[in-house]
Amino acid sequence: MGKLREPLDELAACGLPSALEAMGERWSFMILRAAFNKVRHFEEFLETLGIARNILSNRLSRLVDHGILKREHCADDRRRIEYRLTERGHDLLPAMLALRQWGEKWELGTPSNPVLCDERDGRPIARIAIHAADGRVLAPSELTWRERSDVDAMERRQAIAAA
Amino acid sequence: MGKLREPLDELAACGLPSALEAMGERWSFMILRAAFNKVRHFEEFLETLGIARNILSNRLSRLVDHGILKREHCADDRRRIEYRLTERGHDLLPAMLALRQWGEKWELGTPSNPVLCDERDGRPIARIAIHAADGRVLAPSELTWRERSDVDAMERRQAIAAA
DNA sequence: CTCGATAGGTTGCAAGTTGCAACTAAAAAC
DNA sequence: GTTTTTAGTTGCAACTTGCAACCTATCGAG
Repeated sequence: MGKLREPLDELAACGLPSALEAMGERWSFMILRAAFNKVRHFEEFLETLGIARNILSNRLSRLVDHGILKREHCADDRRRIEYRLTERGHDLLPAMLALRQWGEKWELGTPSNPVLCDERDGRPIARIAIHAADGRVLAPSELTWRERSDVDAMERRQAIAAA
Repeated sequence: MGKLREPLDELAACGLPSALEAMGERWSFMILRAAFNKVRHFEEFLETLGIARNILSNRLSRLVDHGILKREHCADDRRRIEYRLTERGHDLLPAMLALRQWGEKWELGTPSNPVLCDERDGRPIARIAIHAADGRVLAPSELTWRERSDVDAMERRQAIAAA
């Protein structure tokens, strides 16, 4: 994997710290996982996860603040609040699956249950991997870090050449 | 996305908690990111990340304990210790990229620097996505959770039919 | 319309974790 | 052998976590 040692001030402009701002707390991924499993209500999260009430309350608010979950009062019973994944929240699925698959492979040693499958043929999804623009799966040795400005310049040149 | 509400006792057998055991701390992903950026030494992590010494010490030990980093004394200067990614550690790259891409898309609004590229053509990698066994990218609506026992039974039936 | 149960919190307090600064130990450089 | 560099450890204050008890709004039964 390529050259390039990133300068210090660039660290701040990385998407990872921003993502961790929202999801870096220890319970956040477990709450998200439950949400993907169609857990919707406070007491239900509480029971499923075995988390403390105050922490759950705090984390749910945080996830709502970051737009990952939305809070909705049920029409039929206004005591009940539904927490549902937003589009932003749904978009965290690949990250969660990649983490889960890593845990299965390296810590658990066995695929866990249930399995996320392709609706069309019922077969389990492929492992989350790194793909090239053309769809090839890339091994670590086929990867290189480049400056965005260089990449942009290259793409502009190619666009002109193609025209 | 499919039916199926997972029973309580299955939660423990999920790869996600195991992965979070290793990577759930707030600094762990940032340390990993630095390691992918070829940061190797204690003082270097310290400076790059702006983390406290004791926390860094603790987290590095933790990552070593979980087999994500390995600790090696330099041959030429035996004060120096090199922290390097193991295979296990390298295998966390998809999870880290997925998280980073999410942060770029939803929190930052702009791709960050540097960009991970395909060595062959220099173009940026594709977004981390969920793929079917045959390689198609799957949208959330094309996904369904299934019991592993059902999936296994189906695959056995198909293997027999194909023979 | 009151009563008990239910849903989703908040508060108080003990224990654990984080972060800063100062100190240490071991190897290298001079 | 004194000083510097590297990779820690220790002490202490501030913040976070987790448990149990309490609070508030709504529901449903009588």
